[in-house]
Amino acid sequence: MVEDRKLAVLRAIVEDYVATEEPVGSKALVERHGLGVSPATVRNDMAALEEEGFITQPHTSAGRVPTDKGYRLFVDRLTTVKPMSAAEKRAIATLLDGAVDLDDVVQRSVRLLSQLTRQVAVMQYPSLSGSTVRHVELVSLAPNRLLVVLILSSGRVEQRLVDLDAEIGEDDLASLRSRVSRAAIGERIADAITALQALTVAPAGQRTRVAVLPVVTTLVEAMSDHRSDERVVVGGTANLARFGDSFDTAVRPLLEAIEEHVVLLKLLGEAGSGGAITVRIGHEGPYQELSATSVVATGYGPGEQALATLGIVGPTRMDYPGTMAAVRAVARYVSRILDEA
Amino acid sequence: MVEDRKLAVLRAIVEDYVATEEPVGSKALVERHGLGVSPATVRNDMAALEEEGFITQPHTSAGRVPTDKGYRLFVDRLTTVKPMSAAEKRAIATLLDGAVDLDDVVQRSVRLLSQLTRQVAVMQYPSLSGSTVRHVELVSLAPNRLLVVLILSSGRVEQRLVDLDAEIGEDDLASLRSRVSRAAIGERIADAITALQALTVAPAGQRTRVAVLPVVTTLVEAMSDHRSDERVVVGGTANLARFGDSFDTAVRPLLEAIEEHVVLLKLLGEAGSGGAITVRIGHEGPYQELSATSVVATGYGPGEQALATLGIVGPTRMDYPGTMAAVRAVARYVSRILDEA
DNA sequence: ATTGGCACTCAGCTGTCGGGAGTGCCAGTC
DNA sequence: GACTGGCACTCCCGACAGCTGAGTGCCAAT
Repeated sequence: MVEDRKLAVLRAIVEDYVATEEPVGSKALVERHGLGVSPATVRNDMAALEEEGFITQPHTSAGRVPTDKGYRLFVDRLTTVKPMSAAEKRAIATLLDGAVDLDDVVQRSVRLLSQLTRQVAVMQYPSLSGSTVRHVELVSLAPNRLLVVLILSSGRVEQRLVDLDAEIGEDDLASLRSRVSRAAIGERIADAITALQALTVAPAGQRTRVAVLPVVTTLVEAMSDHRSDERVVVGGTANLARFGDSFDTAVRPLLEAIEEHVVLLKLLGEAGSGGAITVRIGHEGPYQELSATSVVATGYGPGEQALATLGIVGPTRMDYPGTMAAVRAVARYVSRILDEA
Repeated sequence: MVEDRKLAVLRAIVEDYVATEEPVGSKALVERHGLGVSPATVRNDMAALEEEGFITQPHTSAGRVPTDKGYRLFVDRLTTVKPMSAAEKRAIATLLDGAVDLDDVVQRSVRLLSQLTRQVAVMQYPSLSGSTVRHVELVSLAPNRLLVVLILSSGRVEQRLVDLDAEIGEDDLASLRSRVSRAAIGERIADAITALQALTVAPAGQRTRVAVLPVVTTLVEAMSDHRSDERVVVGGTANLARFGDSFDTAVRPLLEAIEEHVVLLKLLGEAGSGGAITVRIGHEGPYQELSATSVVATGYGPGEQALATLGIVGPTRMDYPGTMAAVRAVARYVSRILDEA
């Protein structure tokens, strides 16, 4: 069938171009792939593909190069995400299992992802909003000074110091502690915030009153603190060195984006939940300056819910199937680890 | 005096080369600086300077370029660190004063430093080893599970979970808490470790025994944890884009170094204490691959002691006086903030 | 010690030219 | 109607040559 072959040609062009970095011509194409037709035939197909906007030639008498639209079609219809090899899976598992805390998990994941894909890896910290409160602790450091510790299901631990206007005794502290715990533990962040705020208006023992407001305020602040939501870790910038050729179009804007974590977050976009992998190719992304780069990302988090996003950023010319596989694999393992913790 | 003029010529060459990025010739030199002699004379001096190894020419019939040795002489003898302007000082102060916690201080400092110098800024977290223990807290999360919190004078807070083999009551916990506090609080890390370890051999109440060992082990681990010592924050990588020309000699190796925090730490080197600023030029550094880059660094920390190091990494061709001034200024303000906290 | 003059060197730009890869089109074949 | 071989055409790219200008080293004169 003609249509089928045209797609095969597109696939071949993408694969060859990704591998060689050079515009690929009709002759090389029939040689390297067993297309079973002559170069002339392929040329006709190529002309049609170009007509439809899937490929272009940088200049007359050069080979063809996929356009963003071409990559898009390739990713959507011509790609089966190839599973990772058993050895790779084992490597991922052992590396990530060695992590000691959340920070470490994130660090290792980013490093791993960047090594697997040989691209710049980006990972958002598990966001607060989707997770639940696992534990709240109030510790008296001094008669009028408390340490508030908040442990979330995402593994995140936040601690804040609270200065009180008056002193508070151990007994009152214990009572406050239990009331706060009862209100918040097990709840999702949003619900916990409402429940906690209710405490401030409910009638309270005279003695604990002095502590309720500041403690609740601090907790709510810690819970809704968007600074942690925005925390992003980047790794594998050294991989930028690999495409030193397209320095101005690819490397420079990416370097600038990496500095601005807000930009990175926007780039990662909304987490595709349920194992879906988002691929944004070139101009499809939100930033014009980054029209030479693609993003491959997916959501992750404990229990199938996508608490946050991780992925990679790289040139549009990249090995999409392999990259998608790596991103998916890492996201899965990280999610599993967060599950266990 | 002839020697004096030779030095003036060297200074002029360095300044011009830093400004223009181009080899500087005798004619341009006498024009741009009021040397009051003819180009021919300058040429003689240049020949002498080249003889002595302070400058070199990339090829015959090109202007001169300073060598590492030339920069060295320039930094050692021809530079007075120019103080920052009042406006700059104010900007630094206000920006850093807005920081809410240690993480934030570090983040802001790095960003600030990279903006001031337009180089890649590197900052080591205040190291544990020099600081003292401010507070230790043991929190019971479950009958056989503790949260250990360690607060250091550097502002750093470490928390660890400890699982016990048996349950421990509130009373026993309180007693353990006070014993641990007595041993550690106010001590420098090294001393605290010894004191804590003494607790494990001292006779202890039967009941607390089950908790002493794991708690002390965890604390000691947290204190001597080299991972935190090695924590390094990098900012301003976007500035690498500015020297896109020397991509292979400067940008690529630096990108690789930035990935390896251990390498960065070694690069920063020992903190020059007491306000001294360390300048490592090109090959003087520990890594051959980074022979095209210089490091300007200094120690910082509360109360004049150099707990950690901060500085910048950039091409050997950089504005040393300005950079040194910025590094010194930021280090001072950060130290002051740590003092207050 | 300094200077003006002069011959020399060489990077870098410009223009020219041939080779080669790749294309588009057309006429012929199955 | 789909495929193919042939052919003329386009245009990038590297090599080569010539020129220019900045910069140098050296020397004789002051």
